[in-house]
Amino acid sequence: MISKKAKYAIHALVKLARDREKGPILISEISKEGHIPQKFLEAILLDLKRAGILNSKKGKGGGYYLIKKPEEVNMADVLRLFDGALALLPCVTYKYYERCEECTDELTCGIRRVMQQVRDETVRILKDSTLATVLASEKSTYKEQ
Amino acid sequence: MISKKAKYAIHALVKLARDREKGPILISEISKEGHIPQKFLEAILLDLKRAGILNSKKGKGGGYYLIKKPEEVNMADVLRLFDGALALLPCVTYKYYERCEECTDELTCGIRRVMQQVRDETVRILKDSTLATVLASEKSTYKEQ
DNA sequence: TATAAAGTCTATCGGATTTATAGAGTATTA
DNA sequence: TAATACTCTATAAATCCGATAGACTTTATA
Repeated sequence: MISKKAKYAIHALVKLARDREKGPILISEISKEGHIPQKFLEAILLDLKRAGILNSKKGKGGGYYLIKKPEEVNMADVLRLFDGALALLPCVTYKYYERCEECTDELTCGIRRVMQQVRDETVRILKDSTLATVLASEKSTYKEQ
Repeated sequence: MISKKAKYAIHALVKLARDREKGPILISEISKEGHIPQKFLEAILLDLKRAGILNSKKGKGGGYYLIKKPEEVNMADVLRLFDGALALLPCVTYKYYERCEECTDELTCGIRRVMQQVRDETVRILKDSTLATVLASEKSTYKEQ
């Protein structure tokens, strides 16, 4: 399961992508529409700003807006930003790699191989799915489930 | 990431499958070999016993042993037993289903669709991978990575 | 039948993480 | 220059995780 933080982040991003023609969007609006606690959301948006995905404008008429193209923001990056590694085991990540004490030989470890597969597929799907594809898929109501 | 509990469980199961001809295996042996805290491991093995995967024998010459066939114990079931749902969001699980407040229409929610895909692939891989396949893959040293 | 071996059960613990809130402070712009 | 809106720091409650302690029960076998 992903954290609420990550989930809120994705929902906020999708909204910002959807409304990106409208100029800066108020935190309070995102918060209300998405039922996301406002103060919590503030911290999340700041993180996304630091990550170079959003920017904000202060003062009257201010708010947050997307600075990356929707097709450039993929789910893998967002999830990693908030929840760290996507893999199920530390020994199949590169950024958070850690050897497993329990396993004698990593090269032949059967458990690791399975988890490696899961990670590869997960990353593939999440990389392919961007704000653009998510928005597009919202529009087509009848979908191959 | 999966919990240590789940990771320990899998390692213990793989060992029990590997040594299943030797009769009951001592908790202390599994603990030592896998560098798993013994008391913690006891609780894990009890859970696996309650789940009908292992059985135990008390007294001298006792220990734990597999009662399911290695090809019947798959990773999806084990992970679910210890960590709950495999999905990344509550709205794409059936056993732990929970509606997302943030989303207006679940049927058209683009985020949900992505997470659904990830879940389907993850479950597919984990279901296909059993103690038997893990053991088999350990034996073949040179592997398509 | 005593006793040692081995699993079972209950309780508890500290620490980390997660989720969330409060409030003061700062920058911006109409 | 006031209203608006973002930023920062602190904190707190709740939950979860990993681990340990210790008393208890069952069983094999000498």
